This record gives sequence, C-alpha cells and structure tokens, in this order.
Amino acid sequence: MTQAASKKKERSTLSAGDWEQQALVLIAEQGIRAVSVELLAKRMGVTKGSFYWHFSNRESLLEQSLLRWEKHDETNLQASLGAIVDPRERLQSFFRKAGREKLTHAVYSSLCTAADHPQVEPLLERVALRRMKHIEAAFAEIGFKLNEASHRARLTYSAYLGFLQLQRQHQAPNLSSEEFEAYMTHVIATLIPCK
Amino acid sequence: MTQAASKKKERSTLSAGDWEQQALVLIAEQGIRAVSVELLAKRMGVTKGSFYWHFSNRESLLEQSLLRWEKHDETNLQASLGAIVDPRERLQSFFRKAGREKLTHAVYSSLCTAADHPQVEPLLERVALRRMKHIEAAFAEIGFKLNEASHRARLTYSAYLGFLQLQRQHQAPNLSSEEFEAYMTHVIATLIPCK
DNA sequence: ATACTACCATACGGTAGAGTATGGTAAAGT
DNA sequence: ACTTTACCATACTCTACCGTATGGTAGTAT
Repeated sequence: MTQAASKKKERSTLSAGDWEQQALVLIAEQGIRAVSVELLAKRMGVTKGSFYWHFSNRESLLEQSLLRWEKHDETNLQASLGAIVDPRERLQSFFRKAGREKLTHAVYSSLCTAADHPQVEPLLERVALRRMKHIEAAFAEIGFKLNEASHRARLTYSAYLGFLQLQRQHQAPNLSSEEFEAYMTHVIATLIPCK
Repeated sequence: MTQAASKKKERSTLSAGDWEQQALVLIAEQGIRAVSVELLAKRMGVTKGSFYWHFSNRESLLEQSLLRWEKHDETNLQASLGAIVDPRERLQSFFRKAGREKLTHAVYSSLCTAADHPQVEPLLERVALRRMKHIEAAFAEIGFKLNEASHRARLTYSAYLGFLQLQRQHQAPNLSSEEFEAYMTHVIATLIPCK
C-alpha cells in the first residue's frame, strides 16, 4: 500500500508525468512558448537540475506533453461523442463540450495560436482531421451526400475554431450566459437542418 | 520635384514609414514576435542605430505599424464592401476578398495568432467588431430581425476566422482551386439563404 | 554498515535580443 | 567656411533563456 498510495498523492519526488502535466497547464495559461524550463521548475518547487534528469531537453518535454494531450483528447472524443447514437445530438454535444473538460479545451485553444510551431503543426493537423471526420460521419448519417457532408463538416468545424478565436479576443459570449445559449441555438439551427 | 519624386523611390535615406511597412511584411511572414529590431535593420540594409533614431523603442514601432494597418484595413472595408448595394453580393465579396489584398490579409491572419499581445488584442477587437457590424447590416437589409442578423453575423465571421485557422494549419483548400470554389458555394448557400 | 540509485541544488557557459552611449558622415542652411 | 541636422555604425550593457558539469542527499538493497 505504501507503494500504491504514493502513486496518487503526497509524492516526495516527481515523475516525468508530473512535469508533462504541469507543462500542459502552462500551455493552457500562457501558450507553448511560455513553457520555459526554469519557470516550470519554479512552479514544481524544484530547480532545473531535476528537469534534466527526467528529460533530455525542452523539446523532449513538449513532445511527451503534446502526445499525452492528444491521447487524452482522442479518448475524450470517443467517450463523449461515440456513445451518442443520434447524429444530431452528437453534433450538438460537440459544440457544447467546451464547457466541461476545461483544461483539455484551453490547451487546444492555446495550441491553435502556435500553428507554425514544428511540434504543434502536425498535431493540430491530426486532431482537426480526426474531429472533422467525426462530424462528417454524423452529417452523412443524417442523410447528406459524402461531398456535401464533407463541406458541411468543414464549415461546422470552422465555426467552432472561429468561436475559439473570438473567445481568445474576449469577444465571445460567456459559455454560461443566455446570450451563448441563444447563439448556440442559432448555430445548430443553421448548420444542422431539421430535415 | 526633387522633393516630391524622392518620396516614392530611390530614397538614399529611410523614413519611419519605411520601417513600419517592413515591420508589417515581417509580421505577415513570421508573426509579430519575430519582429526584432536587429532582423528588421538587417532587412533594411542598415543597423540598429538607424532604428532608434526613428523610434523610441520596439513597442513604439509596433504601435505605429498596427495603426497604419488598421487604417488601411478600414478604408479597404469601405471601398470593397461599401460600394456594393446588394447585401447578398456584399457578403459574397467579403468572403472572396481573401485572394486580393494579400499582405493586409496575411497580416490579419498572423495577428490572430497573437491575441494575447497587449498591443494586438484591442486592435483585433476593434477590427472584428467593425467587420461584423458590416455583415450584420447586410443581413438586416436582407430582412433578418436585428437579433437574428447579429447571431448570423457572428457565425459568418466565425466561419471566416476558422477558415483562416485551417489555412494556417495548411488544411484549407487552396484559394484558387476548384475545391475552394465548391466549398465557397456551399458556405454561401448555407449562411446566406436565397429567400 | 555500505553502496547504489533516484532525485535535486548550485554554479557555470553560451546565445539572442532590447536598449544605450557615442561617434562618424553627408547634405543643407547661413 | 562653419555649423546644424538627419541618419547611421560600432561597441557596449542587461536580461532571459537553454543546456552542462558537478556535487549533495534520502531512500533502498545487500
């Protein structure tokens, strides 16, 4: 038990996973270029010496952190959307899941800001493609032709990405406001035809 | 004439405007954080000494450059959209104007990447608001109620912003391809109802 | 008790970029 | 001819990073 219990809390010592997790928090808060080894170490309550025991360099940390995030996001997609059978509901759920899973979401929004980063670019490409495929499948199930479904999926995902951008500019209605709900209703009505 | 002619070409000496213009080019190419004084000077064929004669510091240069861009963008909006009477055509023109005015457009896309920047944030806010107002007015003219027009304008602009994001991720169809045209047609048909 | 391993601190070297201090030069005014 | 002004070069300082070298310590095995 001493071994098992120490896995979750009250670690006297840090693991690579702890560093990766904290890196993601920093990415969410200030962006990937704010992830400096020394600032990170300061937050962990240790110094650089510890960091370079766990990772060979900064790039390696980012690689691991981003991979960890991607896996988490992928299982999220399956869990929250894969279970819903009705394609209409599935699409609505996609739009609304921004509220929950705050960290994962904030990380993604932050990463969109660094599309030129060599480690981020391929990740964004994979994630966007994966998500759009899901949306496209839902539209296809509703009855759209493949070509039509593809375009509509791109438009839908663009609307999502654009909302994130407005959010970053503090020009998006608060997620738990009536205005947001009204907007959401409008978006769904416009992008997801009733019949 | 010696004075007037030298205004356009063959300057032996640089003006503040030249620096601002080159800064915008750099922003478009590599983002605002790549605008370093020394790199800029190198491109101008001079050294830092010159820069600090024209500007008190880097922040001041950015302020002037961004202001210059904003003015340019504002007149662009008036010229390209203000003249078109049919609201439907005006909206379509907005979507398609990405091709022309390449630099202005590239700068905006690049700035969207730096929404957290203290000098960029208020600028993005003003520009987005101004543009959305234009779109909203067009929708209102078509016949939508104010509330409805407002939502639809936000959705439309979000779709535009999202497209820029996908473009940055190299996941948007080329602007002069058939796929782009097909997508464009779909977007217009979906967001701008015929009647 | 001793030794080994995992983890961390301290101190250093290197680079990039902002900003300053200072001096040089060419053109224009007087 | 002399000075001023506009423009630019050179040579610093300062800060924030990354990465390395090296040594210390706490826990565990033997």
